[in-house]
Amino acid sequence: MISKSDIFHNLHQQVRFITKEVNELLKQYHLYSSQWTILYCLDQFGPMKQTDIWKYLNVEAPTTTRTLVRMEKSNWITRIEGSDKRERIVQLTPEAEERLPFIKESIQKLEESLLSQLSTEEQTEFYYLLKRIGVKKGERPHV
Amino acid sequence: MISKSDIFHNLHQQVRFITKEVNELLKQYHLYSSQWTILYCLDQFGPMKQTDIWKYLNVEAPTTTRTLVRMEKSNWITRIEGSDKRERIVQLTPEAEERLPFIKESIQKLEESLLSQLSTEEQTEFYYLLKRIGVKKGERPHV
DNA sequence: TGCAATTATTTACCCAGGTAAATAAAATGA
DNA sequence: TCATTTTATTTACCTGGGTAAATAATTGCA
Repeated sequence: MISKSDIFHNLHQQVRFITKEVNELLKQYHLYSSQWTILYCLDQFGPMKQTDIWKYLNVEAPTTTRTLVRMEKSNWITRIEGSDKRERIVQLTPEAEERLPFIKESIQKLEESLLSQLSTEEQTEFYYLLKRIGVKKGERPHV
Repeated sequence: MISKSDIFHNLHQQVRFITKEVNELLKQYHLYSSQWTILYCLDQFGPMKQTDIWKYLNVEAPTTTRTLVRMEKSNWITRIEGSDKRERIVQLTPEAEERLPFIKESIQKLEESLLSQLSTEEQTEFYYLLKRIGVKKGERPHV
Protein backbone atom coordinates (compact mmCIF):
# COMPACT_ATOMS: atom_id res chain seq x y z
CA MET A 1 0.00 0.00 0.00
CA ILE A 2 1.45 3.33 -1.15
CA SER A 3 1.11 6.15 1.39
CA LYS A 4 -0.64 9.28 0.20
CA SER A 5 2.31 11.37 1.38
CA ASP A 6 4.58 9.32 -0.87
CA ILE A 7 2.38 10.03 -3.84
CA PHE A 8 2.45 13.78 -3.28
CA HIS A 9 6.15 13.76 -2.47
CA ASN A 10 6.93 11.97 -5.73
CA LEU A 11 4.57 14.17 -7.71
CA HIS A 12 6.46 17.20 -6.46
CA GLN A 13 9.83 15.64 -7.18
CA GLN A 14 8.96 14.54 -10.69
CA VAL A 15 7.72 17.98 -11.63
CA ARG A 16 10.95 19.53 -10.34
CA PHE A 17 12.99 16.97 -12.25
CA ILE A 18 11.08 17.57 -15.48
CA THR A 19 11.31 21.35 -15.17
CA LYS A 20 15.04 21.03 -14.64
CA GLU A 21 15.40 18.93 -17.80
CA VAL A 22 13.34 21.39 -19.81
CA ASN A 23 15.39 24.31 -18.55
CA GLU A 24 18.58 22.47 -19.38
CA LEU A 25 17.35 21.89 -22.93
CA LEU A 26 16.15 25.48 -23.34
CA LYS A 27 19.46 26.90 -22.19
CA GLN A 28 20.82 26.71 -25.77
CA TYR A 29 18.00 29.03 -26.86
CA HIS A 30 18.47 31.39 -23.90
CA LEU A 31 14.98 30.53 -22.75
CA TYR A 32 13.35 29.33 -19.50
CA SER A 33 10.50 26.90 -19.04
CA SER A 34 7.77 29.40 -18.22
CA GLN A 35 8.85 31.60 -21.13
CA TRP A 36 8.55 28.62 -23.40
CA THR A 37 5.04 27.97 -22.10
CA ILE A 38 4.03 31.46 -23.19
CA LEU A 39 5.70 31.14 -26.60
CA TYR A 40 3.86 27.87 -27.13
CA CYS A 41 0.63 29.57 -26.23
CA LEU A 42 1.19 32.45 -28.66
CA ASP A 43 2.17 30.03 -31.39
CA GLN A 44 -1.08 28.15 -30.90
CA PHE A 45 -3.48 31.08 -30.62
CA GLY A 46 -1.75 34.03 -32.25
CA PRO A 47 -1.61 37.46 -30.54
CA MET A 48 -3.32 37.42 -27.13
CA LYS A 49 -4.25 39.86 -24.39
CA GLN A 50 -2.21 39.39 -21.22
CA THR A 51 -5.36 38.39 -19.37
CA ASP A 52 -6.06 35.67 -21.91
CA ILE A 53 -2.58 34.29 -21.32
CA TRP A 54 -2.69 34.04 -17.56
CA LYS A 55 -6.25 32.78 -17.53
CA TYR A 56 -5.33 30.10 -20.03
CA LEU A 57 -2.18 29.10 -18.17
CA ASN A 58 -3.95 29.27 -14.83
CA VAL A 59 -1.38 31.49 -13.15
CA GLU A 60 -1.76 34.88 -11.51
CA ALA A 61 -1.51 38.12 -13.46
CA PRO A 62 1.66 39.44 -11.74
CA THR A 63 3.54 36.24 -12.54
CA THR A 64 2.75 36.68 -16.21
CA THR A 65 3.62 40.38 -16.19
CA ARG A 66 7.06 39.59 -14.84
CA THR A 67 7.80 36.87 -17.35
CA LEU A 68 6.52 38.98 -20.26
CA VAL A 69 8.73 41.91 -19.25
CA ARG A 70 11.75 39.59 -19.38
CA MET A 71 10.67 38.16 -22.73
CA GLU A 72 10.23 41.64 -24.14
CA LYS A 73 13.74 42.58 -23.04
CA SER A 74 15.19 39.50 -24.73
CA ASN A 75 13.18 40.18 -27.87
CA TRP A 76 10.85 37.18 -27.89
CA ILE A 77 7.64 39.20 -27.79
CA THR A 78 6.26 42.72 -28.11
CA ARG A 79 3.31 44.18 -26.26
CA ILE A 80 1.12 46.75 -27.99
CA GLU A 81 -1.69 48.81 -26.52
CA GLY A 82 -5.19 47.53 -27.33
CA SER A 83 -8.17 49.65 -28.37
CA ASP A 84 -9.10 49.32 -24.72
CA LYS A 85 -6.16 51.27 -23.35
CA ARG A 86 -5.96 49.11 -20.22
CA GLU A 87 -5.05 45.99 -22.07
CA ARG A 88 -1.82 44.97 -23.73
CA ILE A 89 -1.73 42.63 -26.68
CA VAL A 90 1.19 40.24 -26.77
CA GLN A 91 2.67 38.93 -29.99
CA LEU A 92 5.74 37.04 -31.15
CA THR A 93 8.61 38.95 -32.72
CA PRO A 94 9.76 37.84 -36.20
CA GLU A 95 12.90 36.43 -34.54
CA ALA A 96 10.74 34.30 -32.25
CA GLU A 97 8.64 33.07 -35.18
CA GLU A 98 11.82 32.06 -36.94
CA ARG A 99 13.29 30.10 -34.05
CA LEU A 100 10.08 28.52 -32.81
CA PRO A 101 10.05 25.44 -35.09
CA PHE A 102 13.48 24.34 -33.89
CA ILE A 103 12.60 24.81 -30.24
CA LYS A 104 9.32 22.99 -30.71
CA GLU A 105 11.13 20.04 -32.17
CA SER A 106 13.66 19.90 -29.34
CA ILE A 107 10.93 19.99 -26.73
CA GLN A 108 8.92 17.37 -28.53
CA LYS A 109 11.89 15.03 -28.53
CA LEU A 110 12.46 15.58 -24.83
CA GLU A 111 8.81 14.94 -24.05
CA GLU A 112 8.91 11.74 -26.06
CA SER A 113 11.98 10.58 -24.20
CA LEU A 114 10.46 11.43 -20.81
CA LEU A 115 7.35 9.41 -21.64
CA SER A 116 9.11 6.64 -23.54
CA GLN A 117 8.54 4.10 -20.79
CA LEU A 118 4.76 4.52 -20.95
CA SER A 119 2.59 3.13 -23.74
CA THR A 120 -0.01 5.40 -25.33
CA GLU A 121 -2.67 3.70 -23.23
CA GLU A 122 -0.66 4.24 -20.05
CA GLN A 123 -0.16 7.89 -20.93
CA THR A 124 -3.90 8.32 -21.34
CA GLU A 125 -4.54 6.44 -18.12
CA PHE A 126 -2.02 8.62 -16.30
CA TYR A 127 -3.58 11.78 -17.70
CA TYR A 128 -7.05 10.93 -16.45
CA LEU A 129 -5.88 9.76 -13.04
CA LEU A 130 -3.91 13.00 -12.70
CA LYS A 131 -6.94 15.07 -13.65
CA ARG A 132 -9.02 13.47 -10.93
CA ILE A 133 -6.65 14.49 -8.14
CA GLY A 134 -7.95 17.42 -6.13
CA VAL A 135 -11.47 17.06 -7.45
CA LYS A 136 -14.05 16.73 -4.70
CA LYS A 137 -17.28 14.81 -5.19
CA GLY A 138 -19.67 16.61 -7.51
CA GLU A 139 -17.12 19.31 -8.22
CA ARG A 140 -15.79 20.32 -11.59
CA PRO A 141 -12.06 19.88 -12.14
CA HIS A 142 -10.05 23.05 -11.59
CA VAL A 143 -8.05 22.54 -14.77
CA MET B 1 -5.09 10.64 -28.06
CA ILE B 2 -3.72 12.91 -25.36
CA SER B 3 -0.82 15.10 -26.46
CA LYS B 4 2.36 14.77 -24.46
CA SER B 5 2.43 18.55 -23.97
CA ASP B 6 -1.01 18.33 -22.38
CA ILE B 7 0.23 15.73 -19.95
CA PHE B 8 3.17 17.86 -18.81
CA HIS B 9 1.09 21.01 -18.72
CA ASN B 10 -1.46 19.35 -16.46
CA LEU B 11 1.21 17.80 -14.30
CA HIS B 12 2.64 21.23 -13.68
CA GLN B 13 -0.75 22.75 -12.98
CA GLN B 14 -1.82 20.04 -10.59
CA VAL B 15 1.34 20.38 -8.54
CA ARG B 16 0.83 24.15 -8.33
CA PHE B 17 -2.78 23.63 -7.29
CA ILE B 18 -1.86 21.10 -4.61
CA THR B 19 0.95 23.26 -3.23
CA LYS B 20 -1.46 26.16 -3.01
CA GLU B 21 -3.96 24.06 -1.06
CA VAL B 22 -1.25 22.84 1.30
CA ASN B 23 0.00 26.37 1.90
CA GLU B 24 -3.55 27.55 2.54
CA LEU B 25 -3.99 24.82 5.14
CA LEU B 26 -0.61 25.47 6.76
CA LYS B 27 -1.29 29.20 7.10
CA GLN B 28 -3.05 28.58 10.43
CA TYR B 29 0.21 27.11 11.78
CA HIS B 30 2.36 29.90 10.27
CA LEU B 31 4.08 27.30 8.13
CA TYR B 32 4.85 26.85 4.42
CA SER B 33 4.83 23.67 2.36
CA SER B 34 8.57 23.19 2.08
CA GLN B 35 8.98 23.83 5.79
CA TRP B 36 6.40 21.20 6.46
CA THR B 37 8.33 18.76 4.29
CA ILE B 38 11.38 19.23 6.48
CA LEU B 39 9.38 18.89 9.71
CA TYR B 40 7.89 15.68 8.39
CA CYS B 41 11.36 14.42 7.60
CA LEU B 42 12.69 15.21 11.09
CA ASP B 43 9.66 13.62 12.67
CA GLN B 44 10.31 10.42 10.73
CA PHE B 45 14.07 10.14 11.20
CA GLY B 46 14.94 12.22 14.25
CA PRO B 47 17.83 14.74 14.24
CA MET B 48 19.57 14.86 10.86
CA LYS B 49 22.57 16.53 9.28
CA GLN B 50 21.64 19.19 6.75
CA THR B 51 23.23 17.10 4.00
CA ASP B 52 21.02 14.17 4.92
CA ILE B 53 17.97 16.38 4.59
CA TRP B 54 18.64 17.80 1.14
CA LYS B 55 19.87 14.49 -0.19
CA TYR B 56 16.74 12.79 1.08
CA LEU B 57 14.44 15.49 -0.29
CA ASN B 58 16.39 15.64 -3.54
CA VAL B 59 16.85 19.39 -3.51
CA GLU B 60 20.02 21.48 -3.60
CA ALA B 61 21.90 22.43 -0.46
CA PRO B 62 21.34 26.21 -0.71
CA THR B 63 17.57 25.75 -0.93
CA THR B 64 17.62 23.78 2.30
CA THR B 65 19.91 26.26 4.03
CA ARG B 66 17.50 29.09 3.30
CA THR B 67 14.44 27.23 4.51
CA LEU B 68 16.21 26.06 7.67
CA VAL B 69 17.29 29.60 8.50
CA ARG B 70 13.66 30.70 8.31
CA MET B 71 12.53 27.75 10.39
CA GLU B 72 15.14 28.51 13.01
CA LYS B 73 13.94 32.11 13.22
CA SER B 74 10.35 30.98 13.71
CA ASN B 75 11.42 28.44 16.32
CA TRP B 76 10.55 25.20 14.56
CA ILE B 77 14.08 23.80 14.60
CA THR B 78 17.54 24.32 16.06
CA ARG B 79 20.86 23.59 14.42
CA ILE B 80 23.77 22.45 16.52
CA GLU B 81 27.38 21.95 15.50
CA GLY B 82 28.37 18.33 14.90
CA SER B 83 31.57 16.66 16.08
CA ASP B 84 32.70 17.33 12.53
CA LYS B 85 32.68 21.11 12.78
CA ARG B 86 31.60 21.52 9.16
CA GLU B 87 28.26 19.91 9.67
CA ARG B 88 25.14 21.16 11.40
CA ILE B 89 22.67 18.82 13.02
CA VAL B 90 19.05 19.84 12.72
CA GLN B 91 16.46 18.95 15.32
CA LEU B 92 12.89 19.85 16.22
CA THR B 93 12.25 22.30 19.05
CA PRO B 94 9.96 21.16 21.88
CA GLU B 95 7.33 23.56 20.51
CA ALA B 96 7.50 21.86 17.14
CA GLU B 97 7.23 18.41 18.73
CA GLU B 98 4.15 19.59 20.55
CA ARG B 99 2.37 20.98 17.51
CA LEU B 100 3.39 18.30 15.04
CA PRO B 101 0.57 15.80 15.72
CA PHE B 102 -2.12 18.37 14.96
CA ILE B 103 -0.44 19.51 11.75
CA LYS B 104 0.06 15.92 10.66
CA GLU B 105 -3.61 15.24 11.11
CA SER B 106 -4.64 18.31 9.12
CA ILE B 107 -2.34 17.40 6.25
CA GLN B 108 -3.53 13.81 6.28
CA LYS B 109 -7.12 14.92 5.94
CA LEU B 110 -6.25 17.21 3.06
CA GLU B 111 -4.34 14.44 1.30
CA GLU B 112 -7.29 12.11 1.73
CA SER B 113 -9.63 14.67 0.29
CA LEU B 114 -7.33 15.37 -2.66
CA LEU B 115 -7.15 11.67 -3.48
CA SER B 116 -10.76 10.85 -2.61
CA GLN B 117 -11.74 10.34 -6.23
CA LEU B 118 -9.15 7.59 -6.73
CA SER B 119 -9.50 4.08 -5.35
CA THR B 120 -6.54 2.52 -3.55
CA GLU B 121 -5.75 0.57 -6.71
CA GLU B 122 -5.88 3.70 -8.83
CA GLN B 123 -3.58 5.49 -6.38
CA THR B 124 -1.07 2.66 -6.66
CA GLU B 125 -1.42 2.63 -10.44
CA PHE B 126 -0.90 6.40 -10.56
CA TYR B 127 2.17 6.15 -8.33
CA TYR B 128 3.91 3.62 -10.53
CA LEU B 129 3.04 5.39 -13.78
CA LEU B 130 4.39 8.62 -12.27
CA LYS B 131 7.60 6.89 -11.22
CA ARG B 132 8.23 5.69 -14.75
CA ILE B 133 8.16 9.19 -16.25
CA GLY B 134 11.64 10.48 -17.04
CA VAL B 135 13.23 7.07 -16.80
CA LYS B 136 15.16 6.08 -19.91
CA LYS B 137 15.58 2.46 -20.95
CA GLY B 138 17.91 0.57 -18.66
CA GLU B 139 18.25 3.54 -16.37
CA ARG B 140 17.49 3.64 -12.69
CA PRO B 141 14.74 6.04 -11.59
CA HIS B 142 16.09 9.33 -10.32
CA VAL B 143 13.77 9.30 -7.30
C1' DT C 1 -23.52 63.81 -16.88
C1' DG C 2 -20.79 62.25 -13.27
C1' DC C 3 -19.76 59.11 -9.63
C1' DA C 4 -19.15 54.29 -8.22
C1' DA C 5 -17.86 49.77 -9.44
C1' DT C 6 -15.28 46.79 -12.31
C1' DT C 7 -11.34 45.33 -15.04
C1' DA C 8 -6.33 45.11 -16.74
C1' DT C 9 -2.07 45.73 -15.42
C1' DT C 10 1.63 46.77 -12.42
C1' DT C 11 4.44 47.24 -8.09
C1' DA C 12 6.23 45.50 -3.92
C1' DC C 13 7.18 41.74 -1.33
C1' DC C 14 6.71 36.79 0.24
C1' DC C 15 8.38 31.52 -0.44
C1' DA C 16 10.77 27.91 -3.19
C1' DG C 17 13.45 26.01 -6.78
C1' DG C 18 18.01 26.48 -9.31
C1' DT C 19 23.54 27.58 -10.30
C1' DA C 20 28.22 29.41 -9.34
C1' DA C 21 31.45 30.65 -6.32
C1' DA C 22 33.27 31.42 -1.54
C1' DT C 23 34.52 29.52 3.16
C1' DA C 24 35.90 26.53 6.43
C1' DA C 25 36.86 22.09 8.18
C1' DA C 26 38.38 17.42 7.40
C1' DA C 27 40.69 13.83 4.85
C1' DT C 28 44.45 12.36 1.96
C1' DG C 29 48.96 11.43 0.53
C1' DA C 30 53.74 12.47 -1.03
C1' DT D 1 54.30 17.37 8.10
C1' DC D 2 51.93 20.21 5.10
C1' DA D 3 49.98 21.09 0.68
C1' DT D 4 46.15 19.39 -2.00
C1' DT D 5 41.64 17.66 -2.47
C1' DT D 6 37.22 16.76 -0.80
C1' DT D 7 33.09 17.82 1.85
C1' DA D 8 29.47 20.78 4.33
C1' DT D 9 27.63 24.90 4.37
C1' DT D 10 26.78 29.52 2.98
C1' DT D 11 26.36 33.73 0.00
C1' DA D 12 24.82 36.04 -4.02
C1' DC D 13 21.87 36.01 -7.65
C1' DC D 14 18.58 33.97 -11.21
C1' DT D 15 13.60 32.17 -12.53
C1' DG D 16 8.89 31.38 -11.17
C1' DG D 17 4.95 30.67 -8.14
C1' DG D 18 1.97 33.35 -4.77
C1' DT D 19 -0.76 37.70 -2.28
C1' DA D 20 -2.05 42.57 -1.33
C1' DA D 21 -2.45 46.91 -2.78
C1' DA D 22 -1.93 50.71 -6.25
C1' DT D 23 -3.03 52.72 -10.91
C1' DA D 24 -5.49 53.64 -14.82
C1' DA D 25 -9.08 52.98 -18.03
C1' DT D 26 -13.74 51.48 -18.88
C1' DT D 27 -18.52 50.34 -17.70
C1' DG D 28 -22.78 50.99 -15.45
C1' DC D 29 -26.25 53.42 -13.63
C1' DA D 30 -28.87 56.97 -10.94
